[in-house]
Amino acid sequence: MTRSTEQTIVEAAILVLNEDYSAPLERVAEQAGVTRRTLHRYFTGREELLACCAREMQRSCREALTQALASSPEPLVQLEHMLYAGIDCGAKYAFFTKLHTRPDHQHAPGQAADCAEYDALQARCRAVITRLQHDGRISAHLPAEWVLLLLSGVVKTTIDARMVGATEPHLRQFAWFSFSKGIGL
Amino acid sequence: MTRSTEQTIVEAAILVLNEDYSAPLERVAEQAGVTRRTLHRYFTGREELLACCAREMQRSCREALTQALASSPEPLVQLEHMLYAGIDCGAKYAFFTKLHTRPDHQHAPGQAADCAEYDALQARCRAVITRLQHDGRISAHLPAEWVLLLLSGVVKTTIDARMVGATEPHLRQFAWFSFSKGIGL
DNA sequence: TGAAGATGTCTCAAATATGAGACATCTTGC
DNA sequence: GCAAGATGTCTCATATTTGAGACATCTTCA
Repeated sequence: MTRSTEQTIVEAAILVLNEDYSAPLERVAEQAGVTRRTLHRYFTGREELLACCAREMQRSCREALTQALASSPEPLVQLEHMLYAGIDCGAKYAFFTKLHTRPDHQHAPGQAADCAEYDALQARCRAVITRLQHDGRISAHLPAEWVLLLLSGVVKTTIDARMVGATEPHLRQFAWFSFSKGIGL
Repeated sequence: MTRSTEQTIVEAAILVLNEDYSAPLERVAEQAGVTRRTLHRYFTGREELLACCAREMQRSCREALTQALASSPEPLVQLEHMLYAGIDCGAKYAFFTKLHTRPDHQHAPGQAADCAEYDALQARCRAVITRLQHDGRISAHLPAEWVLLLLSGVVKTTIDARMVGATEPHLRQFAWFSFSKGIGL
């Protein structure tokens, strides 16, 4: 199962490097339940590992978001599912947005496409929000930027709550309650 | 101005290490506008620097929270000022809570007191929340834990928004709007 | 069973991070 | 202008991290 080990390492890397970006790769291998030597067999170095993480996060977030948007023509339902999509992606979502909002985020050659897709995903989210605002369903005095950031914030809060040990089915309800009310629904 | 340089380094360390916990100290020195050599004159190593950061974050958060609670006998006003206190502390608040909620957070000798104070501050916040819930001012179906986490989350969101470049006076209004509605006010 | 593929162990060289000594230089208050 | 204190520069030794070769072991499937 070559594919599985590589995938395990990438998942581990996303978890660890999201918490501690410069953590030694030993820590990633540990989290993956693998030797550092094995990690290096799959990834030449941190750069390559990070690139694979970026691709995986992008793939996962794109898929989850696409499903959320396809779940209903009703933007309010779409918004709710967007929130759940972020929660389900967990660290992948958190790390993905973190990487693309860092102040030192430089567009290295080959990463430009990634950034373009990030922007595209962001745009699709914004469209849902502005439409709701236009229809007067949610508060229009909040900038769409703030609503997007709040969405991320509530997702991260939900992840935190899960780590502290909160019961799962209620978490989504709390998250949607707080987010929807928080944007003036 | 011996005091000032030390303080500058600590502030820089809080900013940098909050973003990237294992970042090389060179990065901290850079942020402080100082040489690595100078940093090492004030702090023997990462441990000591982190301990000073912890003390500074604790001091700053304690002071801000205390002022917030003293601002009014009305718990709703206290809550609003608690939010603003977190926003004003910025990275100090974010890093402070991060350090004390990490899963690998072990109580080294000498840090037990810090954790006790963190718990004490947390308890004071929780008291305000439970009182509001008891009085039926905010939604009682949300656990106080969730409300506390949401408070942190909105503070972090506000910090993110500020970094992206949002206009300051509105930010607080957005933050309080989203947080207060989000807890069912 | 046994050959192929995957992983662990041991080892090592290179790169990077850390901590500090020695001394020059740069403020600052007198 | 100068003495004291603070900081920068250059340098070095040590520690940690990184990347990979060589080989043993372990799994698995025909």
